[in-house]
Amino acid sequence: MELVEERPYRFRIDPHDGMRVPGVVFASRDLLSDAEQSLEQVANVATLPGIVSASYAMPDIHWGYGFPIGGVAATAVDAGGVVSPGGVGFDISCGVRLLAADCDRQGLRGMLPAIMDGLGRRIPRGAGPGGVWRLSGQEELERILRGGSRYAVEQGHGEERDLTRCEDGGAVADADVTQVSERARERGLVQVGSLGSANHFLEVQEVAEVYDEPVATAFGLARGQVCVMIHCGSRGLGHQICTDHVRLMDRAMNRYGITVPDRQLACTPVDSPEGRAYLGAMAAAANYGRANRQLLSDAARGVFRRVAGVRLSLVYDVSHNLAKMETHTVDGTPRLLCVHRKGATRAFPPGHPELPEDLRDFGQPVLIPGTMGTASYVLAGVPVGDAFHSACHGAGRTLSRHRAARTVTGRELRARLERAGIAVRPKSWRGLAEETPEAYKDVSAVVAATEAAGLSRTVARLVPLGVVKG
DNA sequence: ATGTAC
Repeated sequence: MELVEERPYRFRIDPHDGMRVPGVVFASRDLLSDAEQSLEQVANVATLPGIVSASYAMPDIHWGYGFPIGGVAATAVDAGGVVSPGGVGFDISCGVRLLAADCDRQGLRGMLPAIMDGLGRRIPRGAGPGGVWRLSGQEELERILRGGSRYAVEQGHGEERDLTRCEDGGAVADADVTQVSERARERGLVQVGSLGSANHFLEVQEVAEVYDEPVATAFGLARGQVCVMIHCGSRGLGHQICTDHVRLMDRAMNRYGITVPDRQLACTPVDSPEGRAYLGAMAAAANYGRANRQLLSDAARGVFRRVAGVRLSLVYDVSHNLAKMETHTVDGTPRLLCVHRKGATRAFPPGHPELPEDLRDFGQPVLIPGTMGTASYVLAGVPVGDAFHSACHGAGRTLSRHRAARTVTGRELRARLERAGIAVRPKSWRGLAEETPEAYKDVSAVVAATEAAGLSRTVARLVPLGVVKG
């Protein structure tokens, strides 16, 4: 794949083989050293009907189902633009939530082990069923699919600020529960309030460094402060919805005269029965994901309150696997776009009307979870931005799970982390080993590239004190 | 990511 360096941290793939727009990759050569397959995917995405501006990739790009993870693609609804489940990913509404404690590390004194033990007992994790919330039945599940974290808060599992500081106020209105299959519902019923496995986690962190004092203060963050970061998604429900609708679109594509270079790019027009069906089901999964993170927050709050008398306030909650209808100016004209962000975080600029009032002057918090045992970052959306106001979403995997697990055993890794002062409460040794830091790019380099490319500005760096893993 | 396969 030929990359033209337009300027530092911005590369272009010129249109070829049916690409309707160029590819644009924000990264350093170093970060792209093993990216040939995923760059191929960037080019494939550029062939989709209705795509505008470019097929974008963030610095943490790596290979994914159809679309690369770290990909951003927007299609114009009035130009037959398509929506593709592969552009969102299997874990619909996977995202990150950051809570700030009303104490610093010293304030916890010797209570961290007890907090970690409490979280270890209280936070459901790993594959399969099990969540903190036992639902009364399908009707209550539907209330979650429609109401997201708003419903969870109404039921007493949170506070008003949890909604104002959550993307979309905690819920989107366009969920269509009739497009969520029986199987997806069955899986979803028993997993509300659970982390899942793989790279999902709940971490107790400390703000190690503040790079932008005024913005950090507005976000509610200060050096030394204890935080809780939750990274998880919509579990089996989102996975099943993706599976169901990929199949439907794969069968329907012909009828719309759409051909794609890879079947995993299955798509139909946004403005088609299949497109609307997917977007309605996806919105339901988005609400489920927010409710999931809300209930885990509630559970973590209970542990912090009981063990240490500490309060946790929501800084922000943002998804990095979602397609959203947004209006953006393309070639001087405002257009309604379906913006796919897959492993990419929305990063609205200062002044954006959808930001909560107390954050509006500062830009949207962009939450970047790091690799286990390394740093995580908080960034902020910038006035100009790029890629429809998007940023990276994490470190980006480089080793397969299998290869990662061959480099270290879970027990060895836990001992290493504990020696570094990081408490670990794993569910499975194998799962822990698969998440070893060596399997990922350096999140600091990814964040530096994101800032240097002009996608966001760095606000704070957080380091783990304890990690709860699936 | 995922009851790590239809």
